[in-house]
Order: sequence, then C-alpha cells, then structure tokens
Amino acid sequence: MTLAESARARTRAAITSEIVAAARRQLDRYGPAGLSLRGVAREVGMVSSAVYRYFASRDELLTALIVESYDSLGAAAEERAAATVGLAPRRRWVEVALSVRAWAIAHPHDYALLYGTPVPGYRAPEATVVPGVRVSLALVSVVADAAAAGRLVPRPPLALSAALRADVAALRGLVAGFEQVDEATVVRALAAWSQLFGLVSFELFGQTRGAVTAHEDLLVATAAVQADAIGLAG
Amino acid sequence: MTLAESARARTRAAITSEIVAAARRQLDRYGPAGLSLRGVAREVGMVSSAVYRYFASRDELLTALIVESYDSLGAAAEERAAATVGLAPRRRWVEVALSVRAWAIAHPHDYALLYGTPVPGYRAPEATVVPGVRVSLALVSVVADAAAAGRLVPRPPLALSAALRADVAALRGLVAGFEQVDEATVVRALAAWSQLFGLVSFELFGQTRGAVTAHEDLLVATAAVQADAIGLAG
DNA sequence: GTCTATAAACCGATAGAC
DNA sequence: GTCTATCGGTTTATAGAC
Repeated sequence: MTLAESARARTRAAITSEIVAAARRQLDRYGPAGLSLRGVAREVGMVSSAVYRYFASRDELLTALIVESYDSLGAAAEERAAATVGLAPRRRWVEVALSVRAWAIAHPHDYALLYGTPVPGYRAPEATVVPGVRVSLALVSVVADAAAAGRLVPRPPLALSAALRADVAALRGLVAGFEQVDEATVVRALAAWSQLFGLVSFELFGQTRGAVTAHEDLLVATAAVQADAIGLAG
Repeated sequence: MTLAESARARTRAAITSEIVAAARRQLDRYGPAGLSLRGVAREVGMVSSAVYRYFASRDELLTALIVESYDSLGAAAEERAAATVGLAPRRRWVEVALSVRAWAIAHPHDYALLYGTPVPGYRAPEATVVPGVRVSLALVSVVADAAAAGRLVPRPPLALSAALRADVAALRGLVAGFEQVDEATVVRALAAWSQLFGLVSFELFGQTRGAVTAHEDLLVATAAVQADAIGLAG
C-alpha cells in the first residue's frame, strides 16, 4: 500500500464511521423502521447516491449498526461481570441482568433493532453471530465461574428429550467452563436467559403497562428467582 | 332502526369485516411494517379513499387487527386451559404454554404485531387492554385453580421491595382467585409469564438460531421449571 | 467520489363529482 | 358510499456528467 493509498483508506474509514454514526443518530430518533439510507445521507450532508460508495445497500448499513449495537451491549454486560468478580454468584447474576436492562433503557431503539421484530426482508449475515453471543456468554460466565469455584448448589435433574439433550451437549462444547455444568443447569440457564430478555422486552415494548410500575425491582426479584433455580450460591 | 337501515348496517358490517380480513392477509404476507391502507384497499378491490368510510385512519384499522389477534390468542389459551381442567396443575401450565407457542407459530406476524417492536407512531388505545390480558388470565387461572384445589405447594418467600409489593397487591385485586395466593407466587408467575413470551419471541425472531433446534422440547422443559418454581403440583 | 437528475415505486390523506 | 384525481411526501436504486 502506497502512502497515497493509505491516506485514501484513512479518509474512507473516517467517512464510513461518520455514516454509521449518523445512522445511529437516526436510529435513536426514529427507530429501526425509520432508518433510511437517504435520511442518513441527509444527516451526514451527502447526497443519497454518494452513500452507495460506502455501503452497497441499506442492509449492509443495517448490519454495521447491528454489529455495533451487539458489541455495545456485550461490552456492558462483560464489564459488569468483570466488575463483580468477587461477589456471590447469585448477586453477580442479578448485576449482569441489571446491566442488560440498563443498556436497553439507555438504547431502546438499538434494543428493538436487536431483539424486536426482525426488519422485513433483512437476513442477518453470519458476521452478526459472534457479537450477538457476547452478552449471552457474559451471563453464562457467571454460571461457569460459580461452577469452577464450587459455588453452584446442586439442583434436581430435569426430564429432557433426546433432541434437547443434543442441543445442550452442543452448547456445552461451545462455552468454556461449561463442560463441568450438568444438563439441567444449562437448561435452567437458557430459561433464565430468555426470561431476562422477555422481561426487558415487555417493559420496553409496553406490555406490562398498567400492571407493573416497579420494573427494576421486578427484574431484580425475578433474576434472583432464576439464580436460585440455577443454583447460584448467594 | 328501520328495515332499510338495518340492511345497510348489515352490508356495512360485511364490508368492514371483509376489509379486516384483507388486512389480515396482508399482515400475514408482509408483516406489521408492510401493512398499508392502500394495500388493503387493493386487495379488497376498493380504491384507497373508499376504505376511509370504514376506518378513519390506518391506526384504527391496526387497532381492529390487534384486538382480533389478542382475542384469537386468548381464546386458544383459554381453550387449552379449559380442556385440561382435570389434569395436574403442573401439566396444565405446560399445556397452556404450549398453546401460546402453537398459536404464535401458526400466526407469526400476528404475534409480531402483538409482542414485537411497537409500530412507530401507533399508540394502543384503551380498547386493546381487555383482549390483551385474556392470555395472561388463562395462564394465571391455572395457578388460581391450583390454589383453590390445595394443589399449590408452598414455596419460600421472596425479598420484595415496597414498590413491587404494591404492584403485586394491585394485581391480586384484579384477578379472581388470586387473593389467596401469596406475594412471592405472584412474582414467580410474572417471571414465568415473561419467560414464556421471551422464549417464544426468541424462537420466532430467530434469536436462538444456531443454538437451539428442539424448540418445543425446550419450551416444555422451561415451562416445567417455572411450574415447579411457582409450586404447581405435578 | 461526488454531484444532478431520474426511474419507479410506495405511502396517508383529502377534495369533489356522481 | 364509491369514484377520479391529486397533494405532498416518502423510499431504494441507478445513469451519467464532472
């Protein structure tokens, strides 16, 4: 790469990230459905056709945003997991759950982009998978750490189908420190994981409106229930 | 009402339901974001302006669809609850949970309309509340029935904040047969409720793609975990 | 790489003739 | 109550001059 080429590459990268930043601002203002390539172009002071030099399609821009959002959420959860490394496993689980909720509330449209109705016609490419599991791994690391420290209280086994046991076996192979955790605990962790996102989605999408006001307290209480079910020592 | 008036009212009702049916077909094909008043008009063979004689706005049409979908889901859950009235409470809970998943899979776009990202700019009117809670009441009726039959195993209390206890108290007042159920059980039922919808959303929105294949088995297993947490006798 | 201009769609909503 | 016609906006995407 010549000097001129690298200079060009730098300005290209700068403009690219400026476009993504503008797209993020538009997302934050209008939500996933309101995100348009033209709107982004307006915001960044370009004409719409110029943006096509940086992103071949709206979907490509969307993918960049999704990856960035997953990374932001994943980093938030990882940080909370790291910051609570000495605490009781049960407490850590609640803390990481709270960090997910806090991130969702701070970035509601990003959350909707990741966990809401899929954008019609958009098919998430493979590149979104790794960032997407960061938050799950942060949650799961709390369980794995507890297991390694002998602070995972044994819980009764569950009746699992053969197909489900195969899924669980695959998951155990994927996650470091999960080989030692028994099948029922993995299933309970899956239940806790979906419970957390179910509750956050209910809150953000207004499903509990009229029935629940103490959202954070409810999350703390239910996360604690899940932690107990998993067997995380308090 | 004269005979002519009632005849007119009948054709009006017929056309209205034809419009709703066309809207439903469009919803099923293109999802909530792709639902447009113009498209509905095309489908039903009217011109767009004619539809405004039946629905004052797109939001009004949307509300009709939402109410219909809530009622459809609620009826499915109620039917399953009624059909399993003699079975063990734990089994009933799993069955009603399965009926929710089955409905969601049969009507994925309807599910997205109800539980996915809110349609931008749409504010759900009060009329959607009653149909919306039918499915929740069906789930909760299993717990209430178990309590009435003395088949609710006592579970340890939970530490709850004052604000959350106030929410729980209000909920207990709202649901018939819930007065006898203790606070912790209500919270665990809330957790189970959000868990169910979290898992169904994950499945439908593709969040578990690559990690889970035995979706139904996972739902059965996690619903059973929740039933045990609530204390529903098996 | 950025621009103008344009194609070919789409949308909600309304005015006014019949 | 249905129609035509229209307003005033939106979108993705491309062609071609500079």
